[in-house]
Amino acid sequence: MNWNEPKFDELAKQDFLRAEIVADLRAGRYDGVHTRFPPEPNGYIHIGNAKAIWLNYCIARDFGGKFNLRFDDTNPIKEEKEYIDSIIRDVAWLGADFEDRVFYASDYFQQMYDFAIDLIKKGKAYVCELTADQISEYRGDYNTPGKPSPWRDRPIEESLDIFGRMKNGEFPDGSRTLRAKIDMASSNMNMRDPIMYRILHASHPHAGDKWCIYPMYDWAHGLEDSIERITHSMCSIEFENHRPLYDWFLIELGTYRPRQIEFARMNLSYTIMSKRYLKLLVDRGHVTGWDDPRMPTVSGMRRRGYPAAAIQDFLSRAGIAKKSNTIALEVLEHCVREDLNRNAPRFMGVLNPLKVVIDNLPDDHVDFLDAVNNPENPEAGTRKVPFTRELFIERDDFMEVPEKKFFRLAPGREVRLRYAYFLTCNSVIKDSQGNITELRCTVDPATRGGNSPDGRKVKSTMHWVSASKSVSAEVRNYDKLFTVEDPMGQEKEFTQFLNPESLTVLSDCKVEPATADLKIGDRVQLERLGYFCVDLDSAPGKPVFNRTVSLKDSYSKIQAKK
RNA sequence: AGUCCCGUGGUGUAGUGGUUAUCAUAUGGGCCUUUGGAGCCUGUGACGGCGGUUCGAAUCUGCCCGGGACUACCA
Repeated sequence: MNWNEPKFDELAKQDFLRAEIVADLRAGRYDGVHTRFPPEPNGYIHIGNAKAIWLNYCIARDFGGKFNLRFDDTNPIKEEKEYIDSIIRDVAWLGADFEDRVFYASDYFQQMYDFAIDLIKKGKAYVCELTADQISEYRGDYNTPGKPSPWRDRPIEESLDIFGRMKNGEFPDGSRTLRAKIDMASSNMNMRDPIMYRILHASHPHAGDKWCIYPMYDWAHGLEDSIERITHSMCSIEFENHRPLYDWFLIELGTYRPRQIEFARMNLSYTIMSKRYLKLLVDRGHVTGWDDPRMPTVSGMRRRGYPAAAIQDFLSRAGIAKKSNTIALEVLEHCVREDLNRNAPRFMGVLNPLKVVIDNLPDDHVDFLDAVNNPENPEAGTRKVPFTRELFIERDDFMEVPEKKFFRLAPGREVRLRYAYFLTCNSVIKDSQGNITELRCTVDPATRGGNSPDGRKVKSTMHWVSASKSVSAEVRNYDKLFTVEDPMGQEKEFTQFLNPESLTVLSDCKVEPATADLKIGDRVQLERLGYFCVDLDSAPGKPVFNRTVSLKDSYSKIQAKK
């Protein structure tokens, strides 16, 4: 590959990561680009992880390189098969193509073990018998240098022997560790004789019961990248201070050395981006699971109805930099709306039905009207929508005493029923409590299809559904998971800011019959309401729709200002 | 408190010595409309501060201020 081609100048301009990579390639430090996403299978991946995935994948793709999915599965206590499966599924769904390259750090445990032996033989690692508390105490703090472990200078043969016996399961958990012998006075805490192995008699979700010593992340991570011949190891900034340690290990071992470059992780407003706390929401039942449509997880967003392409677009717009950032949720929603506006077929559905009786139509009247499936895409064609004497309209679309700027139906007012007729409300029927139960209306037969031959205009077009020829549905309206932009940056605990209105279930909604053909996961627009996705809880004849995102609504904005 | 990293409209970004400082989103106004959607036009809005170098600084430099990361046998 000729890295001097102009197209690489263009890539270098995209962001500082690509700029560094182009520089490396042109300097001959690497022959190509091979990246990776290294999740720990201790939870489902979220939109913050998705950024790392997308960036690593796109960079590899842009440079004609490869992208690996590799599980950083070095702590069996927190890891589960369910998480492994979900991550593989979610990364693939996102569109980051790892082909057949799914790897496991646990498959490298033997190589790592052998490397550790090398280090002990070189006098660069030793078995330490301090307790966890003692190790912490000996480490010192930011202002105080640490002091050496009494085991630091034990004979190499002794360390070799004990390390082997650690591996053979001769010692209890926590009784011994293998430590690198580096510098207890380093200003970088990571260099104060970091632990390489701990004893853990635990079954591993991928490696089974083969091991009872497990490598620490700092020891394993750089080796994994090295073993896979990763060229550029892009990670978030908290690993900046770990880079000298990874380099130290690789230099001491004399093995292949990838280049690590750090970028800032992404935060999203009105949610949290921590697997640990997302797990807490799941465990405490604040949400229904990792794939709850309110969760910022990839699984949650998929179930919510966010298209992968919209998420990719969002991730690309978020940019790459080193300063801590919180991107507005509105940007994500904008990307989702933009995609769905182009691609989602339209239907009519009524969330809060209000009965309308058309007095100038016979009881058995049925008329099939033509409706456009997607005004943004003529190729989507048209469909027939049944029109009958009794209809449902949206309760919010009627006001007995209309306020200023309310253009919809009111007594004596004429509006258009989408794709149907001009409709005039003549009277309001109420029950004994004074609740409106029904509207008596008439239709102008000359306006069939929605236009008046006399050129008469109406201020509003409303959606509707036939009372007898509609399908009952459940609609789950979702809103922000939290009430504040930064739930973690508050005085009180973050769960105090969970939005009690993040989910509203409407069980008596009516949707037009053409929705019967929809399958789980299908995304549609219910006209004037928003975009919806058919949930997996749907049953035959009883669909469940998740509201993906509402349509932008300038009327509600006017109202909100009051 | 120590080490490291980072400061451009509300938010996220572009910019690498000379531009009316980019784009997106959000937001105000208008047009259009058989979705109060979409689309179109348009307005408001930023270089953290103070010095230095230079004819000229968002860009180089010094100090200050502000923000973030780091003291797990977690990753």
